[in-house]
Amino acid sequence: MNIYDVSQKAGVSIATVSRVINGNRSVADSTRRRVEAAIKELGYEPNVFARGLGLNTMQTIGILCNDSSDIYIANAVYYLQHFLSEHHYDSILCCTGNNPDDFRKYTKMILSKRVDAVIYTGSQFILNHPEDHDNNYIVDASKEVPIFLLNGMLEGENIYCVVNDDHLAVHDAAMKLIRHGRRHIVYLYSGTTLSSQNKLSGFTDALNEAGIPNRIAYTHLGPKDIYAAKSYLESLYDQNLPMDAVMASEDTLAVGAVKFAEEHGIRIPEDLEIIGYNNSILAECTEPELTSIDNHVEKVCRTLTDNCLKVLAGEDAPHKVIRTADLISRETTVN
Amino acid sequence: MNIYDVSQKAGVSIATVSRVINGNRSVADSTRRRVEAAIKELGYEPNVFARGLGLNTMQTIGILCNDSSDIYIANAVYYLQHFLSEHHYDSILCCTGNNPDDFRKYTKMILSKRVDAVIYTGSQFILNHPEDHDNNYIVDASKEVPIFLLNGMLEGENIYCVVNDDHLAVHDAAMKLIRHGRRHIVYLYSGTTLSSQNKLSGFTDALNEAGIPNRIAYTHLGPKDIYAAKSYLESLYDQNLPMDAVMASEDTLAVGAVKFAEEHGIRIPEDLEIIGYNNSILAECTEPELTSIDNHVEKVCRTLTDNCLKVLAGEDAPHKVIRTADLISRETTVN
DNA sequence: GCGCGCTCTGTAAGCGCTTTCATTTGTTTC
DNA sequence: GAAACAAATGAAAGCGCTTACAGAGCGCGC
Repeated sequence: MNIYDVSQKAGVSIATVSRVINGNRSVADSTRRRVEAAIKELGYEPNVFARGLGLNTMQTIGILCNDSSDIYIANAVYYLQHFLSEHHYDSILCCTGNNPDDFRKYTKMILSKRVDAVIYTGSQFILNHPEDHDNNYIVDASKEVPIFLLNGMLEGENIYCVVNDDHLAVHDAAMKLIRHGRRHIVYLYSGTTLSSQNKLSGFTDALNEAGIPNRIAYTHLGPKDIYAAKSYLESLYDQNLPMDAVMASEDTLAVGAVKFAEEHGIRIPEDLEIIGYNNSILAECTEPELTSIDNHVEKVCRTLTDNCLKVLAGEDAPHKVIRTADLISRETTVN
Repeated sequence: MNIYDVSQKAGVSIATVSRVINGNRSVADSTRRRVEAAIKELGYEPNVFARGLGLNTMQTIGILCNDSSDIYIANAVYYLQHFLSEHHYDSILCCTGNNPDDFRKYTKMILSKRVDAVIYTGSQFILNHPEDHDNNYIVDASKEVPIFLLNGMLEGENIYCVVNDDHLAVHDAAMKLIRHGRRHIVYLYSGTTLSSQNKLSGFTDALNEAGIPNRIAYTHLGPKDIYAAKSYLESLYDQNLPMDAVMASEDTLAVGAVKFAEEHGIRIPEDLEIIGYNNSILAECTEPELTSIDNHVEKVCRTLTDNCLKVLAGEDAPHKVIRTADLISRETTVN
């Protein structure tokens, strides 16, 4: 069944049917109603391919990430897809997996599907790409369709970013620990993203401002390395290095810190305060429950999709939105 | 740039270019090489719409779930997408969110995109659908494209299922608890899926076989209700009902059980054994760490996508694959 | 009454590809 | 060497839609 059948049923030409479908206003009301009735009666659905060929759009948006099974990203993907679908956009999901160097390849793949926009989330690729350190491929892609970055920053005419002020959030959290008298704070560091860089600098800046000697230690872990985080702390402990607080760039790593403390009879939060990041479900699973920084995935995604829909509708949207993250106090910090 | 440009460059007709692209064998080697060179030099990518119009396929598969942010589903979605992309199939993700009654609507939506197959995962919809209790819409959909169910069972010519033997896994785990002398086992029950039904019946069957009087209690919770699970156990506790083990249909609920025990000074596993389900990252976050049933998401997804690719290639595939799940012993059970 | 501009509708030309069918060329076979 | 066949290629007809363009019908002012 195709547009022709509908036109026959309604007694009009296919052009008129097409106009009705596309909301073209130059159709008489009576005709419109007749066509709509025919469409409904026949249960007609336009063929997306033919439609795409004509309009060169398929109401589809590409979502690119490296690991959609990461709790944070999974949430982001869920909200992005959900909000977009409210406006009848479908989402093509594309995960590069453990090989972030594939971002260029996947970008090309997803563009070849003629998506109307691409959303990069996780932004694992924004920094430290040996082969592509200036993210050329994103800039290239932005020549074809608008690009949206979740927690990434890139300047460009057709690039729109929504970021959390990770620097500020970590800075303030560190300050809080410092006000509590903590002087030997370990920062557990994961990722190679802009976001993780910002978190780290928020941390070091706070320590510098407070004039705390550079006794901090930080390490470089994977985002899911609970046990590596724990071992790392143990190695510090074995060296008898003082330690009275731990900040982590991911809740997973903070979980490792909790495990470390429990195993060594270190009291939380009296002897060791711990702060995680993401305020994920993990923060509620430990005992004591984790204090964690919440970057409001849902709202961030809403902002991003709002921008995206605006741009696709031909309206303006801000190229850069910065949102604040909040510290959610639970049991691993004092107060 | 289009197929015509390539044909000009290679000095052949567009038909020949098309044949090269589609791997049609009746092209002379020398011609093929010439065309391939032209394609490469021009960086040509076929237009998917035009291609779709001709072939009526877009190498795209729809993945339908209710909540892709659920840890288990997020993992499944990740693997499904990843495995499919290895074979150049893209994935359109579609989440119904909290309204499982929308499954019909979303199914229609996704079919209108002319996907080559639909994968239902999570299968929250397989049972207890007031309006659609016999899953007609899936059967209907299977008339258009092959349907694949992850942890769902439905008979149909064009329907292919991969399920875990949840019944067996829970049954055996319950037996283990019974062998440990547990007689007052609480089952924390979530979901309305086939899967959750099977888990429950595995549990009750085990108790019946062991001749344990029907002193069990189970409740109906949401899959993320850590605190509801905890409160529920507390209510039993307050009633002085005996309880020496807890089994949960989700790790989240088992986490609630751990919290309950810790808060009331109940020793794990001596006084209370706890078994979760999914063997998710949550199982490693608690202290003590959770014993949990692992249903091998990755392998299950591999099996499903293998079947899917076979069917799409016109080959046969089993309509029903049953896989076994394994108990991963950690610290919340004896041994 | 005529021309003008407006609204509504139809005709037909694409969009970029696949594929049938016909044609050409080369290879056997007797 | 002619007939029969196979292999390689091109011309052209779609696929189902959008849309530029043209035309029909109508009301209006002069």
